[in-house]
Amino acid sequence: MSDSDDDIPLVKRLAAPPAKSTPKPTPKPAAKPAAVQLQSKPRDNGASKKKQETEDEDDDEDNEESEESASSSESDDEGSESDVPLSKRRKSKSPGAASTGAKRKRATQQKESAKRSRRDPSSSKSGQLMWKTLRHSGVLFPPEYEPHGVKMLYDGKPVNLTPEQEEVATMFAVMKDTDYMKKPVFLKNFWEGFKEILGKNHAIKNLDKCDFTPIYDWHMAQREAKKTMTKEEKDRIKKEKDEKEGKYKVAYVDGRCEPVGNFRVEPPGLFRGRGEHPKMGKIKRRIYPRDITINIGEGEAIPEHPYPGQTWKEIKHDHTVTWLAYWKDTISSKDYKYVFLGATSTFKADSDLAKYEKARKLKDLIVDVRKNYERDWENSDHKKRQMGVAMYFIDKLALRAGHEKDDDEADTVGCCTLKVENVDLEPNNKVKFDFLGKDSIRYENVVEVHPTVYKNLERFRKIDATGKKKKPGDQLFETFDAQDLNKELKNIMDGLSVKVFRTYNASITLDRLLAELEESKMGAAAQSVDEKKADYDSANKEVAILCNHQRSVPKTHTNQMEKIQEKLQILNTELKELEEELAAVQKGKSDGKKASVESLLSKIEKKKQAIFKVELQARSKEDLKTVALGTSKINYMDPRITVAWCKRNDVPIEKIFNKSLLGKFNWAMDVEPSFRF
DNA sequence: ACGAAGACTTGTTCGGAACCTA
DNA sequence: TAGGTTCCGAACAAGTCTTCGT
Repeated sequence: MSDSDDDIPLVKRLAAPPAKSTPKPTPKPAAKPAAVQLQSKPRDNGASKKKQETEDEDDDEDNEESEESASSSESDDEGSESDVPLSKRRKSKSPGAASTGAKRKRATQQKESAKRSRRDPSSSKSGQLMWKTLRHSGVLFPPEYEPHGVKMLYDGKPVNLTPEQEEVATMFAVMKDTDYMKKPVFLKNFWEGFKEILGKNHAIKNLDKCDFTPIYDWHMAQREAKKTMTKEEKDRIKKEKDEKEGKYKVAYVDGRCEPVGNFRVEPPGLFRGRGEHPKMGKIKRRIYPRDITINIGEGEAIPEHPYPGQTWKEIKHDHTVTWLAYWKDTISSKDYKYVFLGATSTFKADSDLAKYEKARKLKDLIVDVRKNYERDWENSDHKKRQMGVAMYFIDKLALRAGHEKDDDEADTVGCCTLKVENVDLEPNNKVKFDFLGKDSIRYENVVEVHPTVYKNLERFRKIDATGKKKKPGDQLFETFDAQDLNKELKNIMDGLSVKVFRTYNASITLDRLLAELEESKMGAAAQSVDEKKADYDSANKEVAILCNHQRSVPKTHTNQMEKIQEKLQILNTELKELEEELAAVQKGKSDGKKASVESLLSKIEKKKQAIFKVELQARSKEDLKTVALGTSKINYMDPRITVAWCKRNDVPIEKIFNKSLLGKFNWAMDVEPSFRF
């Protein structure tokens, strides 16, 4: 096995960002082989250079603001330590003295994890303690429902509703112009819930005869009214809100002041599932203190709540977890809603770093990993062969693991749950994937695979391990599931799981593309910062495509494109006019109007540049209309790659990371410019 | 061994603020 | 200065993966 040709990395699917779940038989031009993809080298065995920088990259005295987000307004409780916060935790580094060669690398890694040690979720399986002291104010409840008294119509006539009934009717009414209104499942689920709230003998017997427009109109009017508020009013309201919320925004962990992520209890509403979710339209009922479990340090004040007579469901003092509160989801009894600390918190930063370090560890093993699964393609054991092929997809295409799902969830798949019908074979070892993945986002891709994989797939699609014939809806890989696969991965590397491959592939791709870009621009004319940013974005885009991060086409897209075209048209005619004018002046060799010629020329030049710019804008807008760059930036691309690149290329990091990203990635800011993933 | 519980990450969308531009 | 974009953060749904209980 292991023909060299298949450590060719990840296909780049430059072409073809597909539409969302709209099934459509696009005969997309297959993968665009494009220039890029050769060099399978820099990525693999990075054994060469790499980290000597780990040294400081890790002793980040990170931490961030949070101070100001802390309610400066209120002295949140005497808390003496409110001023202790931010500052170095994590004592100094271990003494340098790295040994030599491979050994040294090892050592560095260990040092890292040692430093991270406690309070790092991912390296802290099971009973690890995450905190010593924990203090916070609990959660903020949404306001109680205030009846508006607007009557909906039934059979053309106004009906009286109790506040509870009206509340639910209003939830529905305000969704008037969403697509949910066209979905039978949504309507059915809503009606069932509504019916129940109405009670047996209610005049309303049938959703079809309901007319919610009066409520809808009222709602829209409210919205308008809000818009026309004066500045002062708005400011006042905002101030009041901030005051009320201030104390919930921070928590104190081991004395440190840390931001809380989502301290608000979710308000009641209609469940908006993605894709064809069987539960869409169900009523998500109001959550009360009696539903909520609080996790807080022993001896700390128990958070208050505005419901006299009620108590929290439970008060816990669990030091092994990072959540502050949770409640059971009312839509799906097996789901939980948690209140966690924010993205800039120590908990999150630590685990973020750990995530990327794990992916880098995989990088050092990837050659062997590939050899292994390639070998498995020819294993006599059917299961081994299937696993080998699955691993190939996960590695090459960055697919998600794909766990089993219940019938009461949207029918989506990942690698391990692919069905026969999701994978079509085409000539020349081409495989066409077409399935709905997470969030029911469609994954559509045609990839050339290794011939052995192709052969295996032919069989996996036809018959199962026992030789029984398969149907289109059957599992492609019937011999194992995501858990089995992860178990296998544990044998290769501690903590390795399927998702690490996605992180690894995204990061290594960014790293490689940026390096290639830099190389290709060597000696070329200096680029402006904007041009460099465009380069970065193009690399970002490839990663996003690899991970299939899509977004729906903005509603105004077509409109805007038209506008741009118009603009372009105008610019072009203006250019033409200028050129004609120039020609005329030149021909008429008019009265020594030299100056005029010159100024015309410069005008023409300017016009051309303007046109170029608009064209570029148009192209990139069209290009990115279905690609979401943000997700990979936030979750997959090691920020140290970006920071180092910025340093090397004199691009201010603020050009690439917005404020919240800067906060989130504070831990990566002082990486060496030479950092490579 | 296996399914359910539990906890944490990843993902898209939405609404408001900031920013442009005519 | 209104009106439209773009940018961002909040919201919350939907994944992943480990642990727990039987």
